[in-house]
Amino acid sequence: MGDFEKEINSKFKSEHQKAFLNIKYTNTYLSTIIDKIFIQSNISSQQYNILRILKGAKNSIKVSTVKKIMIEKSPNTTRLMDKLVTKELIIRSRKEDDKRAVYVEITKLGLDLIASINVKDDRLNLSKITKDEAFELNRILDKIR
Amino acid sequence: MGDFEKEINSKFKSEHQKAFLNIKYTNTYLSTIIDKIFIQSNISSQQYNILRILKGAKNSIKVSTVKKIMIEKSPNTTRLMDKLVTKELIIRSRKEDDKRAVYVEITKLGLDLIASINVKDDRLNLSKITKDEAFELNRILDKIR
DNA sequence: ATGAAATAATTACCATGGTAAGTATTTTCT
DNA sequence: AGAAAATACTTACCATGGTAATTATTTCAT
Repeated sequence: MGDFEKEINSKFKSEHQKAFLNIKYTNTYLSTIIDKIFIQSNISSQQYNILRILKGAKNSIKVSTVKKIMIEKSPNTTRLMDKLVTKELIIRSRKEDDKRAVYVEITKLGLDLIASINVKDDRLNLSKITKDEAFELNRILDKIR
Repeated sequence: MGDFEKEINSKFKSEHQKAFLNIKYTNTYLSTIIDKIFIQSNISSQQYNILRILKGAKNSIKVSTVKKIMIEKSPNTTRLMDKLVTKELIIRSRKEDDKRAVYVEITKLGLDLIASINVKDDRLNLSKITKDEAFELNRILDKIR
């Protein structure tokens, strides 16, 4: 927080330029909070995302499906899953329909871990802004991209 | 762009949650654009930041001063400067006043490189949103942190 | 039917950045 | 004055994630 103010002091040329840096710093700020929440569970937020997707899927689904939902590059998806397999939170398998594809499924241990993480954590919900502000923020960010 | 819409389709629980991811994706989107601009100059945006700070400083300044302005961790500042020294874009030196401190200064080559980069690039200026929107965006992001 | 192209996942390699430990110097405290 | 703490920077080590190349299988086109 204070950190960003320091940077602000070096006077911005415009609101646009300030916004540009503001997005960056807010992202870093939020990531730091998220990481702190997950580090206790011995799992990264990315790994948690995969578990959540697999929980939602019920049955085993293709790695490529998970990859698409996460908007992750393939090599990283593989690596994240390597870690989850090592921790026995997911299992990999193949099917006859397409022998290139790898299917993944969450284990009982994985489901238990998800349940143990309190995602209702206020910090995850940007609780400091109102619903209207969240809506307006989304509208503007959508416009940027 | 389209990528984010895909993710959106997996219906958000709330505007707040959408905003959380939206900040992340917008940051990635902007970083990708920035990186493309700098890759042509054989320099990273972080390295560019250092050069810009040193250009503004005129005389040589302490590494710690640069570090504070950039809000970077010390080891990374050192490494970024290692690269700039190798490319002969900055020079390091010591003074008698405090032998622990390292001073850095931009070279003629460094100044030339800065001049060659067209920072007026519209993409850097979030040109798709109005000034009012940039202002509102800043207000909301400031509230989150 | 079969060689070429596409797809799915992985592996190899590299760049970046973080934490902790290490070195050198300066400041502080008694 | 001199030991202890603080400061400035660097080095060592590690984790993450990106691109390009690789392997295996499937689809496409003629």
